[in-house]
Parts: sequence; C-alpha cells; structure tokens
Amino acid sequence: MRIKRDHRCGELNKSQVAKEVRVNGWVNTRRDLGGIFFVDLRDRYGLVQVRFNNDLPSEILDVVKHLNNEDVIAVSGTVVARPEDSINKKIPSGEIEIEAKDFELLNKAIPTPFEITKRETGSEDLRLKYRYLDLRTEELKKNMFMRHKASQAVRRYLTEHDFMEIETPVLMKSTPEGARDFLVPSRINPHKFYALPQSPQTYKQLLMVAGYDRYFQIVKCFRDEDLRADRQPEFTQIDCEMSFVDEEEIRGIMEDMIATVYKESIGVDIPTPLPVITFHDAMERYGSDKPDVRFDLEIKNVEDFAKATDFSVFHSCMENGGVIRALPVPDAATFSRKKIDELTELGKKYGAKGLAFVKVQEDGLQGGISKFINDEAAKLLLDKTDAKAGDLILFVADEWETALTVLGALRIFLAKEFSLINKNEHKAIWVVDFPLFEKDGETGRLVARHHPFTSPKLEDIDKLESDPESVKARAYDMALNGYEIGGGSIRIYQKDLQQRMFKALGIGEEEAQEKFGFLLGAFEYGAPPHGGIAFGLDRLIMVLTGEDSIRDVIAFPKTTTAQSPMDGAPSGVDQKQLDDLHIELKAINKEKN
RNA sequence: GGGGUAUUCGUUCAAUGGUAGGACAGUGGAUUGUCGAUCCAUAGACAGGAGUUCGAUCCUCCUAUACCCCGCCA
Repeated sequence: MRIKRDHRCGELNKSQVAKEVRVNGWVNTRRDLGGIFFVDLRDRYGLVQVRFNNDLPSEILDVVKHLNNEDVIAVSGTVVARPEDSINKKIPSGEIEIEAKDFELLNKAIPTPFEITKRETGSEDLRLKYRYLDLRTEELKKNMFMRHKASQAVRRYLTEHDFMEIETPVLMKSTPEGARDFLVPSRINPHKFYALPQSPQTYKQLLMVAGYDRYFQIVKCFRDEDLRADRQPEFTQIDCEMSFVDEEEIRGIMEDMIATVYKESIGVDIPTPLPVITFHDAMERYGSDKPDVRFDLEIKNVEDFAKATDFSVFHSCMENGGVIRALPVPDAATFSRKKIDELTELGKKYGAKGLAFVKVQEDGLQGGISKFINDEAAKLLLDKTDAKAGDLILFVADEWETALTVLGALRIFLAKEFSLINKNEHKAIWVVDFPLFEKDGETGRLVARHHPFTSPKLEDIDKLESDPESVKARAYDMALNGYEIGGGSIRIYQKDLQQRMFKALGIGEEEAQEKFGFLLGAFEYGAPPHGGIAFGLDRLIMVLTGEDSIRDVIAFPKTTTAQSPMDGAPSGVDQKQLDDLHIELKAINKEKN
C-alpha cells in the first residue's frame, strides 16, 4: 500500500483543520452528485466524510465513481471545515471533511449479504454465517468494546486487591457431576479421555492449598448442555478464590468489583453494599432464586384465605402438603378471558396444573373462583394482598417450589406486559441460605444444589445424615436484573467433612477416591479455610449492554443447536484422525415417532 | 427429549387457490454540498419432499434450518 494511514477516521475533528492526513478504512456509504463525490469512510474509531472533486485525475475519478460499500480504500488529503449549513451533527467528525488529493483502492468488496449500516436487515442466522461482517456494525463494535473495558476493569480491580491471575488446565479429568462434559480423546493414552473444564473448581481449591491466597482467572468453561438465549456451550467466567475468608468478606469484595465494572464501562453507579435476601424469601416474594428487584409485584401467601374458601382445589392441595400463593396484579381486572388463558398456558409451561383468578371490583370479587369465596374469605384476601378495585389476583395451588416458580414467571411476564421494567435501571442483589441439596427430578436421589465442595452451614452439619434436605449451604448467588450472574460458596476444606458430603450424595468411598482422591489428599496437607465465586462474564456484559442475547456480546458465538454457521463446526473428521485416536463411530440411531 | 414461532428476489417487507409487488443492496445512466442523497432505467425470489386440487407459493402432512421456551444447565 502506497498511502499508509497517519490518522484514524473517527478521531478527526476541527482541531486538525488544514492538516494533511492519510486515512485508511472501509467505504460505509457513498453519494455521487456528479461533479462532487462523497464517501463516508469507516474504521474502528468511527466515520469521516471524504470529498472527491471532479478536478482529480481521471484515473482516480474512474475508480472512485465505481466504489462500492465495504471497499477498502486509502485517502490522502486535507482536513477542511465544512460549510456552516453542511455540518453533520450525527457523527463526531461532522464539522470537518477530508478533501481528497490522492487515492488508492486497497481491496474491492463484493455486495454484502446484508447491509452493514442497517441493523434491521439480515436474519441472525445469516449474520452468524458472516460474523466478520456483523462485527463491523456499530452495535457489535460497541458491545465488544464494552466487554474489553469490563475485562480490563476486572483485571485491574482484582490485581489491586492482591489477586493473582493463574491459568489452570483446559484438558482435565472428567468428573461427571451435574453438567455433561465435553470429552477430548487422548491419542497417546488409548481409550482415555480428557474433559474440558465446566469450571476450574478443583484447581482453584488446590491453589488455595498451595497458599496462593487470592486467585483469579478470566477463563473459558465448557458445558455440553442445551443452549438458550443466555447460555452457550463455551463461555467465560471471572473465577475467583480466596483463603481465610468468610461469606461477608467475599461478597464485599465482589460486589465492589461489579460496581467498579459498571462504573468504568457504562458509568452507572451500583450502590453497595448490595441487599441480601435468603433463598426462601426470594422464592416467597419473587418466585425466583434470581429475582429481578427493579419492580415490586410481589407474591403473597394466602393460605388463611384459602382455608376460608369453599374451593376444593385449595383444600385438597393443602391437605397433600401443597401451598397456595397469590399474585395481585394492579389494574389488570380488565383482562379478557383470552388473556387469562394465555397466562394459564404460561403457567402450565412451568408445571402449574391450572391458574385460578378473581377480579376485584368496587362491589366485591367477580369472575373466576369468586363464587367459592364468602365475605369472610374475601376480607382475608384483600387484607393480605392489599388489592383494590380494578386489580386481578392470580392463584396457584401446588407444591411449594412449583407454585412459586409459576407465579415468578407470571410476575416477569406481567412486568414486561405493563412496562414496569426501566431498561436503564440496574439492580443487583445477593441470594443466600440455599439448601445444600436438592432432589434429582428423575432419580429422586439427592444432588448438590451448588456443587459437592460447598460447605454446609456450621449449625446444620449435624443434620447432614439425619435430615439432609434441611441443611443450608454457605453459598451465595448474585442476581442482576433477574439474571444469575455469579455464584459461589465457602468450600469444605476438611477431609472428613468432604467425605461425609460425598456419602450424603450417594458417592461411595471408592468412587470418591477415584474421582476426587487428589483433592481429598490435598486436604490432608494443611488446607486453609477458603471460598470463592465465579461470575459469567458473557451474561454480565449482556445485562450491562442491555442486550437480550448472550450471542450479541460474544465475538464468535454458536447457534442454539451448538453450531457455528460461519466455519461449520462441529464437523466430521478424517478416518485417519479417528484411527489415531482408536475411535470407531457407531451408526446414528435415528428413531422416528 | 418436548412445545411454540418462522422460512417469498442478495437483504427486508407485501400480496395471492390461476401473470408474485415495493424498498434497500447490484448493474447502467443523470446529477457540484450530499450525509440512510436524489431521479430514471435494468436484472433478480415462493426452503425441500409428498398429498388434496383441473391447477398449490397459498390448504394438509413430513423433512430441513433458525429462533424462543420447558426439561436439562453440580
């Protein structure tokens, strides 16, 4: 290239008027007025208008006249102030333009499959196939830059607080607890596999044993599970671990880190300390273990009312150990039957058997289950829910977690429906006192709600064998705008307690030794009390930038079918590669019906 | 594993049981202050398969792909 840039397009302004500059970039748009030709030239830093006059040599004009969007060009010329009435206030360089003196076409571009300058064109599928073009857009450039700034803020904050960044292996031992592992066959060790880490959990604990008392890593993790708008098979965590700490200290440091990230990337203040809510209260009030606390719309316990009604569904539910909860919805008594059916359908997706409702009118309760409600019950209901005329009250009768989850989902849905969420508001909250265990839906076995290294609350340790389901964990999650963006715990650091934990999970001594012997062994050599946390960086950036999809903050994401339309991953491999790995492929059993 | 939605020029949106239309992008031309320039001209599409029908882009079924959700995500 003959004309090498000495300035960046987006950084030119009035102070450079009369200066000779050379710029390189992409043709964003062009406007041919016959005797005068404009190009909006784009680079990473922004746009600048270049003016080509028709007194330029014809060999230059001939090429300029046929420029296309996304051609890569080099221009040398003079920065000139624009005429007063031609100032473009939409771009930072709008007060000036470059009067071209010399020009070089660096590379032609064929017509793009969608228009870079128009976000509304092109399906996401298509944009993913041409991700390198999508990344040229203002929106993705902004997101990538936010991500960079947030990562830098994290590194700087943690470094200032004496955390050491240490890399842990990506090829590790498979320990199939919870999420499915991605497996990597070993060529040198036939029939053996590595797993990609779901998290560097065991390594960071071993680093604590090694005495590196404050560790962090911004690290890729992998989980072979189904995808979602906020879930990718490979994702980045801000992984931290500390020794000689308790929950309060970890939460204090980490909430300040998140506040710092917010301040440095989008300039928003997150007041700390963050509110803390127990898992039980979060469920009871918001129907979620990651509550969005930017709006009220709280769930109420209405069992006294339910007992006073003649509604048999309520009575039989409670007799079978179920609960009755209500969600009063202000000003929703005007909802049509169709609308309420829609809410019922939503509830059913979350496991509700049905959705009961009443409408509060000036002259009493109407519609839905109102005919089962006597005056006494009605009073109990209105007292409990603070409902007033014009409100709608929704009821779910079910098992505790189901009833609340359903109402929590309805709460979110209705908040969006009534535009109760201010997109510019950001609210974070700690959720604590999680149960240590939960029942696996399929097998009925106890599994760790967080992970098997989480310490039980000290006062609950005695119940580990006798009443495990009542044991609470020394765990904490951070919820931000209704997303779980981080979670951690104080870990078990004593061998015997860890062994009791494995036993409670139904992991036999031999199996525990085989899978986690290295960790148990390490605990015998002076393991300090320790705990930590991991934040989902992608999700954090998604919430920070206000995007609805995690794909919009990842440079090269996968589709929900875990594929990359751009490079075609995953793909088949040569027989030779399989032979090296001692792998034989089984036929795919495509069952029908 | 299950449910939902979608699939029409390169892109985006429309219409239609009988000849598929506009906008942007493309191509050619006009145009000296535009800035998502404008004007004129031009080329360009019914995801695949089966069925119903005299005739299907439209109706039915299947397949594929994408997205959203449930399950799953220690």
